[in-house]
Amino acid sequence: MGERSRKTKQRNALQEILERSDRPLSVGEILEAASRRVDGLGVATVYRTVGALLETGWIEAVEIPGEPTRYERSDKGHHHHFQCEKCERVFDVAGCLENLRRLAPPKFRVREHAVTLYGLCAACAH
Amino acid sequence: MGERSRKTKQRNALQEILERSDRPLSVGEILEAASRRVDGLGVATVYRTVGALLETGWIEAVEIPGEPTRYERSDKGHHHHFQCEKCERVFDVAGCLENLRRLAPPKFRVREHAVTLYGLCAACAH
DNA sequence: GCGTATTTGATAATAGCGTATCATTATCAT
DNA sequence: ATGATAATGATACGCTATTATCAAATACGC
Repeated sequence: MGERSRKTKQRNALQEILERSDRPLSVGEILEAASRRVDGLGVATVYRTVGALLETGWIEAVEIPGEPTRYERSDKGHHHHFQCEKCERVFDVAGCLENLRRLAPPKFRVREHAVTLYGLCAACAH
Repeated sequence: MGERSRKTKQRNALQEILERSDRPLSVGEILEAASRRVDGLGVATVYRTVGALLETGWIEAVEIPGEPTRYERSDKGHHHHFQCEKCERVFDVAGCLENLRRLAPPKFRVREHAVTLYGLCAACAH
């Protein structure tokens, strides 16, 4: 009856890929990378595993308008993102101007903020 | 044969609502507001008109992850947005920390940026 | 190695937003 | 006023990202 979680090669692969990536990955990217290690890997498994890892807080969602959600390890501290307009990959950008919250109108209570830069990544800038 | 554009009450209404709003509006919000002036107004008309106004550059799209696109007059100058986590409305926030682009890694070419603040608006902060 | 509960993968189903279709209505030059 | 034609509104359709389903495969305590 127990509902114990099992160790599988697909979970290992997904976890390792997320652990090692230095940028947030979409389900598609994760699937592609992991398929090279686990043959016949299905999307459903990626969604399921990502969902589980989200729940434990081991990864976090990175949302960009009009784009599929990306996921990255949640031990990276406060930072923001950059999306390349050519290759569409999303990168981390370190740091943040903390006085952003001051932009809000008076009486507004700011809880968090998101900054996304757009342009060309080092590789695509050519 | 000409393809001349005609003046209709629904277009007038939509245009006036967008003109007068001090915050970006979604198609749903526009429809709701305009329905009070034009009886039986349909969604298709809102989408069509918004599309046309976008093309002329009279309005611009405001995108927030996981949210339907909002639209606002494009004569407002550079600014950013705030979304209330309770009422879900989106507001403009004036100003911007221009050195945001400096956050990007070296070799990255930044073309534009988006800042979104989240929290409670004045009305909802209670 | 066995047995069973968990996991997987193919695919059907859903959800939300936006576009296409088309018969009806309304605008506007004449 | 009239007629050609653009605009409207109801609704069917499409697209993408994600979730549900379920039979087959796998993990793992014994």
